Order: sequence, then C-alpha cells, then structure tokens
Amino acid sequence: MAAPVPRLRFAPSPTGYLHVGGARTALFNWLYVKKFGGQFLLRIEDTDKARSTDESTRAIFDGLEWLGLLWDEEVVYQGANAERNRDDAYRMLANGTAYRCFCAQAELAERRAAAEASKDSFKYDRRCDRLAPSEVERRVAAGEPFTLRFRVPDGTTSWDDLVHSEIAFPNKDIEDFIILRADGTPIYNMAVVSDDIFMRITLVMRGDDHISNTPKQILLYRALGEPLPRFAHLPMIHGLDGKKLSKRHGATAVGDYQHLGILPGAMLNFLALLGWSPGHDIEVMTLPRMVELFDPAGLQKKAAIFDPKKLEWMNGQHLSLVPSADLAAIVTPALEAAGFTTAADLASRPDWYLALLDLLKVRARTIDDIVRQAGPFFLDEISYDADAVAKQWKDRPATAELLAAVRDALAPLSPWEPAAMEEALRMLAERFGFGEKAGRIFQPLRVALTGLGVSPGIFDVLLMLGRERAILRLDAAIARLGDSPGA
RNA sequence: GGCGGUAUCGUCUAGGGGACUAGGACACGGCCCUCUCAAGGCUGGAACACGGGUUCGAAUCCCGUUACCGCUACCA
Repeated sequence: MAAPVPRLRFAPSPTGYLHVGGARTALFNWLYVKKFGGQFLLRIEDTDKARSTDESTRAIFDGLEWLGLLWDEEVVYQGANAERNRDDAYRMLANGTAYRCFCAQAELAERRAAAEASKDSFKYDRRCDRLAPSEVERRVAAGEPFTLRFRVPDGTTSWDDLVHSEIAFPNKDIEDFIILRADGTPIYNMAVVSDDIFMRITLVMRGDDHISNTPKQILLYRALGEPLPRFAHLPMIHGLDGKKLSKRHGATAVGDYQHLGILPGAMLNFLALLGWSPGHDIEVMTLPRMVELFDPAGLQKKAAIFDPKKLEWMNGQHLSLVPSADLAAIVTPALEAAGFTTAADLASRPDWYLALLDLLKVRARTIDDIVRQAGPFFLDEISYDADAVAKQWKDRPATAELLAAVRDALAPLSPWEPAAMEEALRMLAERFGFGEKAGRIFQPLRVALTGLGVSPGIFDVLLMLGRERAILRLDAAIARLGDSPGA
C-alpha cells in the first residue's frame, strides 16, 4: 500500500488563549509535516457555542503566527460542518451501527447518580436498542425527541500508537455513546471523526488526554467504512508542582511569553524539548534544525514539568544566536514602547544600533533585559542606581576628583577608540597609585556613565556613548558629587 | 469505583541486556577568566519507585505493588 501524503491537523477549541500545551501539540504536528512532507491544517473546534469566542480564535491565530507555525490550507471551523456531521451520524443509523435513544437526559442523569451511589459504574443499558421497530416508528411519528447512540460491538479495540505502541480497550468497557444530540447537533467524537475523514487526515496527533476517546473514534471510522488514520498521543505538560499546568502556575498562554520578552525560536526550542529529544545531548536548536532532527521515535511518553528557569536560559542562548540584524526587528518596537527612541532614529545609524545589540544581547535573557540595559545609551537624563552609587562612590570628594581626571584624560583623545582609552585610563590608574587595579577607576566611571553597577565593558560603553555624551555624563556626575551628599 | 496511561538526578532528558564507577542540560555550590554583569571553561553534590521473575548478566525484557496523571456528560 502506497503511503499517503501526510495530512495532520491541530484542532484547538477557542475557549481561552493558545496554551503552551496546545502550542507544543501544534509544533509536533508541524514538525512532522515539515520533516516528512504533507500538509499541516488548522481546525477550530467551536461547536461549543457557549464557550467559544472570536477573541479566542484570534488569539490562537496570533499565537501560531508569532511562533511561525503556519497552516497550509484554509482554516476549518468545525461549527460550519454540523450538517455533514449529522449526515454521517444518520449513515450509521441507516447501516444499523447506531440506533435511536428516547431516554430523557434527566432520567439518564438520575440513573447514573443512583449507580454511583451504590458504587456501581454506570453504563447505558441499551434499553432503547431493544425497542421494537414499530414502537420506534410510533414514537418518532409522535414527535418524541431522540438522540442517536452508537452500538458498540463486542471485542477489543486497539491501535498502534505512534508514541505508545499498542494500546487496547475491551469494548465491554465502552458504553453505547451518543453521537447526535436531540437537537441534531453532533457530539465531539462524532464531529471529530466526521471532520477528520472529510479533511483526509492521515495522522491524528494530539494530547494524551484523548487516549480514551480514541477507541470510540476508531469504532466510528469502522462503522462508516472509512480507512483509519494513525494516532499519536503526546504527553501533557504540568506545572512545577506536578499538577496540570494552569493559571495559578503563572503564565500559560503563549502570548504571555511574547510579552515577557521571549523569542519565538526559544519558545519553540524549549517546548520541543518538553516531550521530545533528538538524542546526542543536543539542546539548543533553530526551527530548521529541529525539522532536520525531528523523529517521532524521540517522542516522550511521560508528562513533563514546565520549568520557566530553563525557558529563560534557552532564551538567553537564542538571544546570543540570533543575528543582531534579525533581533533588531523585535527589539526596536520594544525600545520605542519604552520611550527611549524612535525607529527612524535607529534606522539613521544602523551600524551603531547593531553594535549596541551585539553588546547587550550576550548578557540578556529576555528582550526586556536588553531594553533595561539600553536606557543609558539613549536617554539624556540617566537615573542613578542607589546601590551602585553607595558602593562605587563612597568617598564623594575623591570620586569627583578622580572623575575630573578621567574626563581630562579622555577628552583630548583622538581617535576615540578603545585602545587609546585603555592606555589613558591605565596610565591614570598608575598616577593615582592604583597599580594594576584599574577597576578602581572603571567602576566609579561605569556609574557615572550609566548610573548602573553593571554594563558592557567600560571601553565599549565609552565608544557607544561617543565622546561628547561621555564627557557630558562625567560633568553631570562631578556636579552631582559636588552637591548634597545624599546623591 | 471502573478503564487507560506513565514511572532515570529537584527539573528536562541520554540510555533500547554487557560499552554504566548511569552521560548531558537547567537550577544550586566552588574555581578560573575578568573593569562590573553576562557569556565561556573547569569542577562538586544529586537519579534508575518498590518487590518478584527471565538471563551467565538488567536502568534496559515480563509480572505484581505503589504513586502520579487522564478519561468516565445530549463538554470539547
């Protein structure tokens, strides 16, 4: 049998935001398609009108687009397929694999409650399947409402799961489940199967919370006489406490991480490692590299715990990896939002901007870190960090004197370049009797230049600031030191 | 309760009978580099859930126990 072209789908319900677990499911579906060829499709499961919102649908699109997980065909809205879903359900009624059930919802709930009270597990007793055909006809004619139930056959339903290998369910444990509501709308399993058939899905890859839906769905395919897709059930993602990831664990929406300054590539890389391993101790990967290395054999069976610390580390790795020219596209809006500069300003001095990014990105873990450290390079008026001032400007008169000497040593430098600066400042250190400990100049100078205790190397700071601005900063610092001792 | 799934350092994982004194990464500690902070290098502590088998030999195979997770709706 010739292998069909893989067609996979990601099928979220639009009831919240794009959850990191959903994003990871989408990623593995996408990786599979990119690795082996085929199509990655998106289906919005909006049949629960009460909970589905357009806003959530929008959030799913936004999240996937941000991650770069683009779908290959037009989005399918499950709600639009209700009619075809119903036709499929009626096909089963016609071919005898389903039957009408006239049991009232309230009555069913009562029987279920009674069974549970006596510690029995409830299973529909098929009473409506035993109704005489004439009786059924009479009740239908009388306009009695009914649902359609699937008649579960004897035997065992099993499949070869792509991640779990063989999984089997005795059919006796599956009740005759409803496939069509009294109002004619399909139940989840019916809609999924009907749509997956229609979309010609060849591999259903989803969270393993769907494992127990799978035998029911397989039975439906068979009843409909349709070929089975393959199934792959991915493990769940849990929070740090081992419980299912939820709001109280902090950020769980993909959009949250976007706003926290995480790079999409880092997010994808981190998510990929949660439930999959390429082996060979490989960890940091770009998306194309992940496609190259992807192999379903590396898929994990065990639920993974989401560790935000490792995500941050991963982001730092990607920050260093991404060319500054690419990074600029993401950092520029953030810099503008912080009120530091404008895109036009940055565009007017691209070399300087890229050099600045080169300096900042290696010591940042998030985009926010970069923005924070970038302040002194844009603002006219810097703010001074109290701790840094207290530590590096202890003896105020002596520091003022030192900084004045630094200013005088640097001001005449020509050209304005690091080697000359270093020579001048090291000579100054000798003169002040600091010997090899030039840090005694660099540190107070750093505070004067940036207001901070940490920054890129001092000569890089001087270079990026430019002579004029550096001298201005020094003057401001000297003046400040001369003022009230309160800093 | 029933059914199903899972089980290697705190966390993510490598491992698919001998190469295991169980490897890597995050986090944590130490050292080096060094003008600060990162980055980088070196380094320390830290795991095969338990009990039975199978086998000359088991982290790896089988069974049981335990724990955790999921499903158990005219939700998805």
